[in-house]
Amino acid sequence: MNETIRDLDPTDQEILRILQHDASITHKQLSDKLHKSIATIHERIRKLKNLGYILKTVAILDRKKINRNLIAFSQVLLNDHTAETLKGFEDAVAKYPEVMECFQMTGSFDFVLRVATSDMEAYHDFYRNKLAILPNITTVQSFFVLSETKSETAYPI
Amino acid sequence: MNETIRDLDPTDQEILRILQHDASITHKQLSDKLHKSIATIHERIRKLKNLGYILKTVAILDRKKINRNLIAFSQVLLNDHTAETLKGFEDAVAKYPEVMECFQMTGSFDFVLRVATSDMEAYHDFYRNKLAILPNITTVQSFFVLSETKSETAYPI
DNA sequence: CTTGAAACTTCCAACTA
DNA sequence: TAGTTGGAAGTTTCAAG
Repeated sequence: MNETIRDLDPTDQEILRILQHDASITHKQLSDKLHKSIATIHERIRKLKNLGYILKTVAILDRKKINRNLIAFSQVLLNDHTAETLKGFEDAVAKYPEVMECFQMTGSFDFVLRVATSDMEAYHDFYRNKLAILPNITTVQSFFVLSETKSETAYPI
Repeated sequence: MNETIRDLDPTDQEILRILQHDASITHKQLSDKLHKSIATIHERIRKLKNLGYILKTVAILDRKKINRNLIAFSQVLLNDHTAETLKGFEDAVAKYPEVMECFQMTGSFDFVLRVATSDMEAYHDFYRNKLAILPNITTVQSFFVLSETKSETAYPI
């Protein structure tokens, strides 16, 4: 990046705070809240996108309504840590639609997957036929979410 | 809910698919893609919101740009499982801005937290001064994310 | 589900401090 | 450089068919 590093001023911060919770707010509503002109808000948001602060705007769905009732965390241990093995595993799991997130971890296992399925049977199918059959896997331990008591996409700013 | 259960037709499904990846698309662009009128798209989206499929629309930020470089998973074991203890823990961690998510789990520990901080020092501070001091905690084990190889908010539909 | 039109929003150019 | 204004272009919203 050849860009001047520009710290975010309070207006930028407030815009990010608000858009993280509700990106469907209009520029006019923002301009009223922040006491700036609409054009200023427009320009600030354009900058925040161009500078890479805002990656995208997405709709958050109710997963239970679309039949993703079970969330599992799968802790995976591999039998070696060559670049090929790591890359092979990452690429393979990234292709599975059940896998929402994949993290390489420090500590006593190598990866954690967050897996969303309709129910335990579907998880079992994923586990047996998609995850456990991948090469170089030593162990997989599965943990299931009983309830989600906080679920936030917005970082405090 | 006293609502008729209405299965989503292919147009609704396609709208949800698209909005999960890019909610800033205009109704006109959607109407061109899906070969429906703008008013139809408008009405479909209104319904999907009213029926609770779409919970909200949010901006996704680059966490590294806003100084959340470290993601930790904290596995917590409590010394008892009375309603008071569980509720007390959930309420307490929900208030901490470092805690993005809190899950009650099946298995050998009670909760998993996903914690976002600027660095290891900030995590240590959170761990020592906010998490470990809560009542009824038996153990906390922390695991740190080395790299995020898949990160998806959109469920396949 | 569509059309059509009013109301509203976005976006840009010209300009100011 | 950051901000404003005004207006053209584009989008949303809704009543009627």
